[in-house]
Amino acid sequence: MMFEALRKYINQYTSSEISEGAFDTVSKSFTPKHLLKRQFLLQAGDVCKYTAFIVKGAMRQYSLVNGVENIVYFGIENWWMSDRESFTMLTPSQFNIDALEDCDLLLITHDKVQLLKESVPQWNKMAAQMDHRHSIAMQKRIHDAISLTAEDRFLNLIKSNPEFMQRFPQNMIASYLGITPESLSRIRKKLAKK
Amino acid sequence: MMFEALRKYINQYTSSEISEGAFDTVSKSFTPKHLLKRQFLLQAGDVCKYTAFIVKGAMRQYSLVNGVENIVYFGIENWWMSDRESFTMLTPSQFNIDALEDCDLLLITHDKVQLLKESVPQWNKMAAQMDHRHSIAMQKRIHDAISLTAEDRFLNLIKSNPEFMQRFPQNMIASYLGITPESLSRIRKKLAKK
DNA sequence: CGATTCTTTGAAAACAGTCAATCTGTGTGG
DNA sequence: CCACACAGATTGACTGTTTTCAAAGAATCG
Repeated sequence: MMFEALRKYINQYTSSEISEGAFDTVSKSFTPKHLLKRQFLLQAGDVCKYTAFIVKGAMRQYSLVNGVENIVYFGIENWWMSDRESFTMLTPSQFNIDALEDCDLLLITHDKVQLLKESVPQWNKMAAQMDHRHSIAMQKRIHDAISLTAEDRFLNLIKSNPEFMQRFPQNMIASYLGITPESLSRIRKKLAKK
Repeated sequence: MMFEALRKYINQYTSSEISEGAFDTVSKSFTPKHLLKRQFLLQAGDVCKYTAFIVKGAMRQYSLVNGVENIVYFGIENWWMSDRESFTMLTPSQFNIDALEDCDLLLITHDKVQLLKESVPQWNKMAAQMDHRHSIAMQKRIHDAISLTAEDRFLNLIKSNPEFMQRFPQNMIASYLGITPESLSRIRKKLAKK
């Protein structure tokens, strides 16, 4: 069942199991949503009204700069998807978020997130840890981006997220790495020779 | 006085002014520290024991990969400096943090941060907002890194942090942008022609 | 099967990196 | 106060990597 994935997720981040009552409050704050492949959760210019918890499926967040897609983020099961800036500031987003596979999602608005932070301590703790982990992960990616060659960034990605290789087409992996699909194809060719 | 900068900072992030008692608890958790230019707050291999609030001065966080410095982060007045990963996980850091100018800092340990989160609601709120803002800023930088040319990244930096230009030498700006000092010099030359 | 999308390959051009030399400005010690 | 050393910035020539554009091969899906 959809909400069980969320319960498991929350329990991972807190020392003690969340109580039935608290979890009830949490789950009431979410709306289930099914997205078909290629459907959008967010389109550039709109405000990101929802943060999605991915129960099943895969998504991406990307900008479109004169015809070129730049993927900043992939999401799979048990990950959160949203444009944090737009979601919290209620400003129009420059990003698109769409489904790369059919998805089962749980959606929550910013208001509800705030309410849960105040009323469910375990949620508050989890949310803080999430932000914290997210910013650590982002910092790693920045370091990779400025200090490693495209080849090393690719090798790092294989190590850290091998599942991405099976799941996403190469042109999207290339976009995520900040290179062209042609370059990635050549890097793979070169690596295969070893 | 050193702590006044911190009080101002906290009040910026909370709707109501922090009480004297609460601020007392906060300020007791910090240790003032003066760092001379070129002195280290953190050296690679060590655990990042402190997060520093910069009252005065400027710092940088960088890795050293076979002789090349890669600056991931600059800090100036009213910014926080620390390797978040090492600081929270208590793992050895791969980064160095040193002073680019003589600095007045306020240092706090991870234990104290946790205590303040539990005992001072305003601190807790501020800390959560800080993390949140930080991860938004990091996401922007990733987007820049993967989707913009070096020239556009440089122009963006001038817009978002013009003070960096006056304050830091060009070779460090180059490192922050992920290019060589020579490349940045040529980019500047090209831009000057317009 | 045909259509579409994804990947690979090739050749040329644009871009960024390396190495070495020169130039500029700053600060220190004689 | 000058001369010198030093760090940072610029320039040139060269090399290497990545992009671009175009075309040809796979793979996938209806």
